This record gives sequence, structure tokens and C-alpha cells, in this order.
Amino acid sequence: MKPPRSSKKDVFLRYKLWLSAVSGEGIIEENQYLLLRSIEEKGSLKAAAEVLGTSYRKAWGDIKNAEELLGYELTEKQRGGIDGGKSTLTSKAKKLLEAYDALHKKMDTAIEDAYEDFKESIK
Amino acid sequence: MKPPRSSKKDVFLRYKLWLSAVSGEGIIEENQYLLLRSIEEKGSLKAAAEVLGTSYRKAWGDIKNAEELLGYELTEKQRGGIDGGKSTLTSKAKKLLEAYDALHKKMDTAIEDAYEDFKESIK
DNA sequence: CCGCGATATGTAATAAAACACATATCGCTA
DNA sequence: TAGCGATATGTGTTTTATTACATATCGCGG
Repeated sequence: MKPPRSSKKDVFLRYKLWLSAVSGEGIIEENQYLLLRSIEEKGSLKAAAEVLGTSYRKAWGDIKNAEELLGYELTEKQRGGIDGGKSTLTSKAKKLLEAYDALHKKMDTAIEDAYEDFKESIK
Repeated sequence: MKPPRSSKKDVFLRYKLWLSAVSGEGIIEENQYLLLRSIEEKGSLKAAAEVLGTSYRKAWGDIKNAEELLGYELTEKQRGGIDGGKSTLTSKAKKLLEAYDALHKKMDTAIEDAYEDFKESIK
């Protein structure tokens, strides 16, 4: 297998989408989205963090940060009790996830549409 | 001036767009774009870095990295000579900037279009 | 042929972000 | 009421990214 005649390498377009507060800080991006979805599924922050392979400490901090910047709660927390505690999504969080989903789909479409033109124009 | 009744803060959508190599590493994003534009204008990497308020060392490293990942030169470098040296854009770099511009405009439009829907759906 | 100013590049110092670890609190259940 | 498991949070440690500093090379012009 010989190397390609041209030394040009394949190039891809990537983008990252996030919600930010006026300060410019991030609130919700891919990781937080996945974390919230995972909480929704598992019913606990601890289990959700494990699924994503991240630490409870970080997951907790991310949620706290997002809630503070948004100004409202994303999760309903419960300490103690039969299973030690749990976390569930608030209705606002669910709405947010749906909206994020829809937005991401639109952006995906936009970038797909633009990708061919892009590749053509850098030839 | 009293605080708003609601504790909700304004939220904005932000995105970052970049070219990446297969490895997933970034090549060109906003900073590199601005750096290249600045080189185009100033005719030197040193002057361009100063304009952007960054160090020559970092600017040089960024360009080098991008060129290695792309597999072709973005700048024509000249050491020594009447003015000590200079850097100018290759035609490929110019094409890349144009393509990046066009892409960014399309994405801006897409996100603008989606923004109102987004805000509405998280109410 | 020396000095100027820009490119070229290694390495040390610093700052910022992530992660690891420790500890406290809560409410059910045995 | 002691213990279990999850939430809650401070703090030290490590990793990573950025900046700073130092030095070399190049080619023209005086």
C-alpha cells in the first residue's frame, strides 16, 4: 500500500454548540446534555456520572453551575430515603433538552449542506 | 431599579466552528482565522501576533500546527532581507479563508433562524 | 562583515482546568 | 439508633495549556 501522491490530508468540519450566560460562560453543551439525559434515564446523578465515565464531583459541579447561570433548577434532588437519594429532571430541564435536540438537528443539517460547497471551494 | 420578578437570566446560543484532522485535533478556528487575516493585512507574523495581542511564539506554533495537519503550507515565509523577513498567505490559505467565511455566514444564518424557535420552546 | 529585524525553535515558568480525596448531611430501614 | 447509599461541598493534587525567556538563523544594506 503506497502513500497517496498528494500530501493533503482529509479535513472535517466540526462545531460545538452551547448555551451561554451574558458573561460568556458556558452553561449547557454536549456533556451536560448527555448528563441530563442520563439522569433522566437513571434517576440518579451518581449512576448518570458512572454511565458517562466521569466523576460524581464533576457531574455535580456542572449541574450546579448550569443551574446558577440559568437561574432555575434543572434537577429535583432528594437526599436520604429508601435508596439513599435520587435526582430527576424538572419540566424546564426536559423542555431545554428537547429544544437543544431540535437546534442541534437544524445545525447538523446546515453544516451538512455547507460541507460539500466548502470542500469544493478549497480545492 | 428593582430586580426582575423572575430569577431567569438571559441565555444566548453560541457555537464554535473548526476544521479538524482525522485525529480530531483542531486546525483552524476563530483565532487562526483572525491570525491569517492579520498576516494577510500586515505581511508579517510578528506584526499579526501583536495586533491580536498574542505572543509570536504561540502564533508561530499555531500556524505550524495547522500546516502540518493540513499537509500544505498556509504561509510563504521569508527570513532576512530588507525588512528582516516577512510572511504572506499562499493561494490555498486565501481560498481557505474565503471558504471559512462563507461557511460561517451560513451557520450564522442557521442559528439566527433557530434562535427564536428555541427561546419560544424553553419558555 | 556587522548589525538590524523578522522568522525559527527549545525550554523554563506560570496559570488554568480537571481530577482525586476527604468529609458532612440526609432519611429510610433493620 | 446505627448503617447504607446518594446528595453536597471543600481542598489538595495532577495534568494541560499558555506565556515568558533565551538563542539561533537568515539576508540585505551600510
